[in-house]
Amino acid sequence: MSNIPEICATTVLEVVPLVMRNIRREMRNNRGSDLSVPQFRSLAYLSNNEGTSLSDVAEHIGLSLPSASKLIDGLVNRKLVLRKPSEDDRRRIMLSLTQEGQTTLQSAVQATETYLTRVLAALPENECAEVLHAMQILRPLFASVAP
Amino acid sequence: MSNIPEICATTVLEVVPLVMRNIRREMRNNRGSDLSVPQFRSLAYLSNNEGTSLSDVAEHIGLSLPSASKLIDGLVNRKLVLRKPSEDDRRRIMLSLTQEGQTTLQSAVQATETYLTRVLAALPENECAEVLHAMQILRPLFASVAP
DNA sequence: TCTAATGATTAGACTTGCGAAGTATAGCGC
DNA sequence: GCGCTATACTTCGCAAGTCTAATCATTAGA
Repeated sequence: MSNIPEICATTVLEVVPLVMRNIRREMRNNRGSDLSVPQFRSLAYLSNNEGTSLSDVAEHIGLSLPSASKLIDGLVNRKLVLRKPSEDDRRRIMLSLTQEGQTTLQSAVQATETYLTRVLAALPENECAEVLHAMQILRPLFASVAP
Repeated sequence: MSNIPEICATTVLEVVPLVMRNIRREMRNNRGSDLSVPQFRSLAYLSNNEGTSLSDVAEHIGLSLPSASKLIDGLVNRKLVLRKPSEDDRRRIMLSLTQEGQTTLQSAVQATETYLTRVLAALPENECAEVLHAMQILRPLFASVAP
C-alpha cells in the first residue's frame, strides 16, 4: 500500500470544493443553459440512456428517490425532459430529453469544455494530461465505495 | 495550448461531485468530529491563521460575509472557535480555535487521511502519486480564477 | 463634528438535500 | 378473484447552507 503524505487530507478538502465551486458557478452563469450540477448530470445520463426510469437516474447520480423526483420536476417544468408512463408497467415512468433538452445539454457541455480548456491552458501539456488521467483514475474509485 | 478531449467536461462533472459527495459523507459520519466541509476548512484555516478576521475567512473559503458569519456561529456554539473583538479596531473580530477546536480538527484530519488512504490503497503506487500530484496542480489553478 | 466607509450581524428568501408517509400499480398465494 | 406485499414514484415537511438587502457599530476623513 502506498504511503499517503500527511498533507493529503487538507489538500483534497481544499481543492475539491474549490473545483466544485468553480464548476457550479460556470454552469449557473451559462446564458441559455443555466443548470445545477445534478441537473446537468441528469441530462447527460438521459442523453445516453433514453427512456430510463426515475430510480435508475436517482441511483446513477447518487440521489434519494424523492430528491431525484424533485430534480426531474424542475427539468420537466423547463421542458427539457419528458415524463411518460411506461406501457408495460404503469408504475414506471420513462424519461427522455426533449429537443430543447438536447440543445441545452449540448450548450452546457460546450460551455464547460470552453471553461476547462481556458483554465487548463495554463498548464504545460504533460500536466494537463496528468490531471485528466487522474480524473479517469478517480471515477471508478469513488463510484464503487459503499454508501 | 493543450488539446482537451471532448470527454473532459462530462468526466469532470461526474468525478468531482462524486468525490465531493464521498468526502462530505465521510466528514459527517465522523464520530466526535462531525463537520461539514466548510466547517472543516474554517477550522483548518484558523489553525494556520490564528486571530484572523471574519472577512478574511470568508474570502479564503469563498463564502459571502453573512454565510461565513453563520458558519462561524455554529462553530462558536459548539465551542470550537472563539470570537474576540479586536482591541485596536473594535469592528473587527479576532477568531481563534479553542483547545477543543484543535483536537476536533486533528481528529477530522486523521479520519480523512484514513479514509483517503483506504480508498487510494486500491491504486498502484505510481497512480496514487499521480492523483495527489494532480491535486497539487489544480489548487493554484482554480484558486486564482476570477469570481 | 458630520458624513462616508468598513466590518460584522440579522432578517428573509431560495435551493437542495433527506426521511416519512401517501398513492397507484403489479405480483403472488390461496 | 381477493387480499397482502412489494415496487415505483410523488408529496409533505424539515434542516442545512447559501445569497441579497437591510441594519448596527465603529472608524476615518473632510
